[in-house]
Amino acid sequence: MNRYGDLVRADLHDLVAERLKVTGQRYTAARRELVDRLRTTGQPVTLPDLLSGSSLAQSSAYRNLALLEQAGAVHRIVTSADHARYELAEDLTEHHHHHLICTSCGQVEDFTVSPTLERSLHDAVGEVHDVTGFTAEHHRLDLIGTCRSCA
Amino acid sequence: MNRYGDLVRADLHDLVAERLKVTGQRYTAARRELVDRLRTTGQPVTLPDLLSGSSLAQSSAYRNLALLEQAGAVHRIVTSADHARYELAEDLTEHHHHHLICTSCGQVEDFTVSPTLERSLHDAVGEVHDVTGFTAEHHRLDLIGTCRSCA
DNA sequence: ATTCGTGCAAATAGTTTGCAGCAGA
DNA sequence: TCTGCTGCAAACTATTTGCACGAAT
Repeated sequence: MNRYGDLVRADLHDLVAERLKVTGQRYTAARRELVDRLRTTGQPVTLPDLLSGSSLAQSSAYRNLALLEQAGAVHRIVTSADHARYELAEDLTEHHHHHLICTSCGQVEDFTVSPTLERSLHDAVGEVHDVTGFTAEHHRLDLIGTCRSCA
Repeated sequence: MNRYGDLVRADLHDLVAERLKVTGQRYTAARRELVDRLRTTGQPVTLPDLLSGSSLAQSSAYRNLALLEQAGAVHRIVTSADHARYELAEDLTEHHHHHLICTSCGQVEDFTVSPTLERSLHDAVGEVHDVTGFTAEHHRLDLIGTCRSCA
């Protein structure tokens, strides 16, 4: 059972369908497949990885992932590696997390920090707005380094 | 006076020259110009911005910035915007900071957080290694949202 | 019927690279 | 002089887009 195993299949699809509806999009079989694959993987994946063994066209995948991102169902992670990576939006997995980015192999792994630190981060976001006028929608904490396999 | 005004010109160049030497590279006029422009700007800039009004070839700029990054003198920031952005390595500016990334105009602005929060972040980095085997070289805290001008 | 999604192939664009001449140590 | 930097033009490649056909409502 993967890390998102506590999320019932039907619930996830319902949530995604709902969000797509808001942006005026259909929840097609291809999009369902992408969401299923993202859920099964449970970690940020590149598009080639996501499509391996699938008959979905690359262009459709890019288009659908972009739509899903606009609908707030998918999150796109850009690193200095060749490909961007995609994962389910964290409010769909009920799992707020951050990323460990390996500079050697490009892998991106999820991790969480203590509620206390998370709270401090949240507070910091508030302060920034007062000082700089910048309105933060969300924060991103990445650790850059070397993963266990590459060490 | 820009934010790095407390860094004497000669000092900066000496530091960069030293780091390039370690990686077996020369500190040429073109590279000096790039470093000067980065220091003057004081904020992460795209390559076109960095080169505006300069006669340096784009390819040379890309090459030199890559070398400077390998030497640890320059930091490259990748966002979902069209261009990557470059800034001086923070240990050259003696100014540890994070980024406010505007999703509307792509601008990247520097900001700092309280020493307490910074300390907590640092501690978290240590814990991650114990738990996941991931060796973090540094952390990155970005706030994603809308800047004052785009609000 | 009509709107929207899909696959294919072609275009786009930031970045990288090959190569020939030039400059610095 | 010899290594390596530079500019130019060409190559690369992840991603985007145009278009014609098929699917869903």
